[in-house]
Amino acid sequence: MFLNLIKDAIQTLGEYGEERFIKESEYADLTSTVAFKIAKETRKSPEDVADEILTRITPTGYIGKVESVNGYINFYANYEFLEDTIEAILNDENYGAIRMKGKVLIEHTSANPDGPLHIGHLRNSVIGDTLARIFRKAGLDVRTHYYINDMGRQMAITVLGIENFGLKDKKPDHAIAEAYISANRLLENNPELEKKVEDLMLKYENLDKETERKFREAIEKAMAGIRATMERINVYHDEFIWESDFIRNGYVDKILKSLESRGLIKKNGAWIMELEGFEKEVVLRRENGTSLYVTRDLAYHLWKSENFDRMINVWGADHKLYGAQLLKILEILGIKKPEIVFFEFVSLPEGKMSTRKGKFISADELIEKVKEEAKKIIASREFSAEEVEKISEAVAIGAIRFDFLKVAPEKPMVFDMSKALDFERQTASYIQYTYSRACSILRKSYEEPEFSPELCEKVERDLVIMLSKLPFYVYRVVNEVRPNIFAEYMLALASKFNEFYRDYPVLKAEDEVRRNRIAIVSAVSKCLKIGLDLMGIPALERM
RNA sequence: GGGCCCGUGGCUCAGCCAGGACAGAGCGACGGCCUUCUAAGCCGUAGAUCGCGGGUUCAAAUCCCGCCGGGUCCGCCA
Repeated sequence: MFLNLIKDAIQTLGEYGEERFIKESEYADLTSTVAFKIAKETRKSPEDVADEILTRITPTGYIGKVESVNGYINFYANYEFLEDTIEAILNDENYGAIRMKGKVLIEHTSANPDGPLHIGHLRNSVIGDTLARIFRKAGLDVRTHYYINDMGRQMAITVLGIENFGLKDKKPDHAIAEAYISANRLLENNPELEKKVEDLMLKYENLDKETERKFREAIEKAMAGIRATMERINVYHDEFIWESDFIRNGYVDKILKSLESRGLIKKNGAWIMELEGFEKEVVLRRENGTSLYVTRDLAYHLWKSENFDRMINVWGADHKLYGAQLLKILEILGIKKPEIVFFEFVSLPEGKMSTRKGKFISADELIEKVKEEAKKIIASREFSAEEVEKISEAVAIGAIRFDFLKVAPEKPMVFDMSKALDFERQTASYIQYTYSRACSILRKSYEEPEFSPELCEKVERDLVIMLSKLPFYVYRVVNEVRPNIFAEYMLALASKFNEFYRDYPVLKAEDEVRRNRIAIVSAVSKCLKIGLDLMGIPALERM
């Protein structure tokens, strides 16, 4: 809806209707700063230019009023816009959707299967999964991938660990982590075992059956645990792609063949590439003839590019250099490049996390702790044991997802358990609670909603305008690939509703005012629900 | 050493890419609001040289240059 308002503002401005000058504003529904630019060119004051422009334009479409203030040209939506917004929300099951087309591949999480997901991986999962949800809402044909690094040194070490220490009887990913950590310690004290690790890696790349079986077993175990954790926080993947698949399916060979004709250097059988703008050269094939991570990743991206219009990778910022090299090589090979969303590290107050050293907070542990805390808060309320369980789980999942989602990806985060356990404002529970409040009103009303824009108070009008922005924010996330702006929007919406809730009684209002407010509450509750879904956060009708 | 990212009230963050209306929230502090739709809420007060120094501009938290502090990367590892 809001997108239409923008369109109409541009239309209204006619020759001055450049989209880049149209902005959201706290003073109006929309504003244009075009007068400032023209003022600069014509050496007049922005106020005069804006006044001048105002005399030449007539509001069209949803634009009801245009004003010139301090050089800004402010737009206000008319009643029809408010009416159509509420109608769209109440009648369209898929409100928020915009009709975008295309096939999009989103690869995220892709943690090494050498242990459980920790809170750093969670940031990746939440960003990736939320992007997937919002991209789908935008109408795009989305597939999500988890790329399993099954050929790494860490897998060989894990297998070594299982052979030496077996697996404990606990959640499989945690059992795998223990074997992996023990094996690392073993390796530190017995460097001669290094050869064994190399041997395992070589055998695996050469598709040795027995080695494959061992790797596969370890990986399946780790992945079963990882998948259980992801499922619990509503993170889903359409496919799990194994790195080694690209050796078997010939894509690695394709890449190597394609590279041959493009200025590679060969030294003793090793294939090396010098990239302009990069200090170090990149090796794509070892002297012993085996491939490297980057070779297989190139193969994976070749495959992606053949099947998708847009590719998005959610990667930790430690992969930035690697990512730049990968993009450069893809460019040289003439292969369509992915967009990479880098997110900065989540560290602990005592420093960097490390699966290898067993220094991490697992996602499972975090979920349990947050859930216990949520239970304490609802202990005083009248809920059945079953409801307590359901509500605390939903609140915990929401709190965790939202905590990671709301922070811009490029911000480094230092994880603070006491803050994670705090359910004050600016959290998912605030939005969940707001939704429950709206539901509570609707449960007690038996009247048909009937929206009347002329009866709206300022807060009510503001609310409707905010609701109209839901599809706009879907659009923005798809374009900017920044899911945190959506979290911000939802918080603002919830806040506005709570303001309304305090000052404007619904059930006690008279006739058409009541019906009008019921319409607004219905629309708000629906949008909150849609928004929570898009963030993968459970919506609770009671809490 | 070089590349990249971050640095906004006591704390956590938004705003920066596409420069413009008094730098916005939340936590914490202080003071109010439940015989009224769920107080996990709402309202108010105090609190900011937007890391520092230059520059561009009518206008800079936002763009450019230099510096400082923190993080991260720089393997024939993945």
